Amino acid sequence: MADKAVPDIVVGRLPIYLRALTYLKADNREITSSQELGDRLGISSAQIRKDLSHFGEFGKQGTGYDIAHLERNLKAILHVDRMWDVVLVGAGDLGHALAAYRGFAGRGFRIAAVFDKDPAKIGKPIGNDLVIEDVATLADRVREQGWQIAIIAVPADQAQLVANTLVQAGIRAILNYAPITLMCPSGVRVEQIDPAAHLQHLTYYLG
Amino acid sequence: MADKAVPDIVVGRLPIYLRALTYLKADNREITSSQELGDRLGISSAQIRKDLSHFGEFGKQGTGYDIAHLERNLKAILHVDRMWDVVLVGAGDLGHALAAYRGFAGRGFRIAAVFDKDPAKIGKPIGNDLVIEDVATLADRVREQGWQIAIIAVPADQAQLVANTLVQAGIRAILNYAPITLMCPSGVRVEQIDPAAHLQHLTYYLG
DNA sequence: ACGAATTTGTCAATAGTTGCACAAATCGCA
DNA sequence: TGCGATTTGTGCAACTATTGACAAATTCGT
Repeated sequence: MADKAVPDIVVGRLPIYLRALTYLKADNREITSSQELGDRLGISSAQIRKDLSHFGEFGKQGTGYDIAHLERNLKAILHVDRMWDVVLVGAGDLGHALAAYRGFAGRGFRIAAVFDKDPAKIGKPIGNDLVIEDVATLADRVREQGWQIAIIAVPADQAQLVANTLVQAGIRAILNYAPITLMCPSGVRVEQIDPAAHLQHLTYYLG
Repeated sequence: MADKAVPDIVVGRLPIYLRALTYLKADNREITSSQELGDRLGISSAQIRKDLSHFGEFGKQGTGYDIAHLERNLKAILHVDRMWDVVLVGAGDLGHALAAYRGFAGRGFRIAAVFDKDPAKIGKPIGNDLVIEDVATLADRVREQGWQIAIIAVPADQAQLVANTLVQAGIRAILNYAPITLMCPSGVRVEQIDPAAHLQHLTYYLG
């Protein structure tokens, strides 16, 4: 049963499956099952089988899934069987943390450039081998390099402006850390990370 | 129509509504409508009305919602009509960024303490008026202070261990930045933030 | 070689979520 | 005052997602 339009909620779980497979492989495991994956992820085995079945048949009855094989397939499905350049806007504390984060490389991403508007920061080194660039040059650089993915890590009151610039310059996917809902044209996908919102979700359940 | 067991997906949207209301209030607006909120958040007005209706009747037909009134009610529903102490474990780049983050205070949270296991970091200042403490003392400090919420910002291979310690010490809600699915007993709620997973979700849609 | 034990992929059933549409309430203005 | 324009809260219908159950395929031990 291959693709007719996979639900977004299913797509959102694939990176979690991929992550789990990578850990299993690092543990020198070769075979796993929907049961084992589900137990590790707190998801029912039926859901995992159903999710994967949207993309093909990856398992073997009686045996389970070949970890390396399924990992390779999930990477291809998510298009992370290649390296993506990501442009980071905002070189505050969060921007510095993201620029230095070691977790992106193994999962298909490389911070290609960092921009900020603070003249005191422009020209300063950041991360491992980057230099903070002037946000005034952002649009030109995005166009020139053909970057398609951006991370926004600027204050909330500047996020929409930055997003507009990025979209205008051709960015097609944005990971937004500013605590504001970005308005972007369809065709540009946005994912939002807001730690305070997550914490508030949690406190609902704390009497 | 007040509570019988509100769907978790509805609870997850409340912080977004609250965030939007706070911006409207900062803009000196007094009244809004489900239509306006929906337009700003990319959500249908019907969904906003239905979500809110789980908790009571906050609007006025023909007029809309009093922003300050609804904001107050949402804060009470989410239990952020008070300040919560949050314990942060991990003082790497991300830990430093979270300790310094100015966005928590206005939304009900205060980083109360930061722990790390690196002897070179213990005793060093972090954030505005905190000092990094030894993770060996984490359990005792959590019990002694009665902290209920924790943020985990340690490497993946130590996250489960830290989580176990926290749960043992009485923590009931965890925001986990480590790229691994934590196994916690029911009664402990976990939210996960994994930037690389979000980026992979996005790249699925980039041919 | 055979039977018991696994495990997949999928169909059908259940459960959950969203959107439509409208009565009822309110407002603003002539 | 009275009428048209708004806007809520909700019943219902449409849609989406999850789970249960099982035939078919495979493995493993005897």
